[in-house]
Amino acid sequence: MKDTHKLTIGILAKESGVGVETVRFYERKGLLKRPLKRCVGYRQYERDDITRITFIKRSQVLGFTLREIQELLKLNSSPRATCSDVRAKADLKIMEIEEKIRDLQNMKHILKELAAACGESKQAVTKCRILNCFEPGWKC
Amino acid sequence: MKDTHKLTIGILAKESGVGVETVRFYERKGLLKRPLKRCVGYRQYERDDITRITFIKRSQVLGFTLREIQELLKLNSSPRATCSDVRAKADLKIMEIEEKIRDLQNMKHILKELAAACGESKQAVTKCRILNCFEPGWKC
DNA sequence: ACCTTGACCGTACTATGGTACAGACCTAGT
DNA sequence: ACTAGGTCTGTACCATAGTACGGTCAAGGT
Repeated sequence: MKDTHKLTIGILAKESGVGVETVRFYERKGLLKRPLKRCVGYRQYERDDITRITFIKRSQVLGFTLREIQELLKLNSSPRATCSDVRAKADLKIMEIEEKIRDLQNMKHILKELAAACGESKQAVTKCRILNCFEPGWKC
Repeated sequence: MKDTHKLTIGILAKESGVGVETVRFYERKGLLKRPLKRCVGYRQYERDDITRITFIKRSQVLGFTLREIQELLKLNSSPRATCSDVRAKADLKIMEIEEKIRDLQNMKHILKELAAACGESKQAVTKCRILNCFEPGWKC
């Protein structure tokens, strides 16, 4: 901690809102580089690694697996050799994301309808049609 | 199968794109009602159950757990007694969904930038800023 | 009559994403 | 110098979401 801009694993974990063990787990899974400075003995991190962990957690909430997140992170440090490959992967992810957004928007509109029906009257709630929100041809 | 508008578990599974075991698993978890007609011995389903399973699978892709999906499904058959409760739950889910949509849109814009940079030139790809897409204050 | 197919149940196994020790070692503050 | 607390490695355990398997039974076709 002499070097104040370096973070120990404990600080990193706390600042990122995960456990120390989780940081090591991500390291084992290859999601975080292994920053063991031999001369120190402890892992040393940068503030950038907080961003990385935050990215992982938020992406998980969006339904991406750790494997998929690893793919996304690899786009970040793309060697120029695989440019068209990177582009293809990005395009694929974009389509996936657009589908998720569409699905979420459908779901949201159904729930808004339900909430509105619920709020207006104290009568029986109109049957919620959430089940239908992914039906082909259904429109909000 | 004499009653053609009823589905056996095998048909339901195939039409929904899941395994027979998965259907029984969802039943055990309370996501699907238990439709065992004693006089038949077999589980009998309606086409509606296909919709239900489809809903479960799509929702999972959107990052909801089975427990959360169960909550969403409960909104569907809401007894009028708990109307304001239903409304509160719906409102909460709507906020969650809106956050997911925002995050996905950020991610998408970053990826589009990357794809564009990649496509225009055969030169080195500009470093992808995907990591920053959840940074506070970052705007697309 | 036989045999394939699909359903039943229960248990066990798998993969993913962590979490929790145990036992040793390091290091900063008093 | 001492000691509390943080870190190390490794292994074991946990919950979630299935998947597979073994053994049985019943209906339908040839």
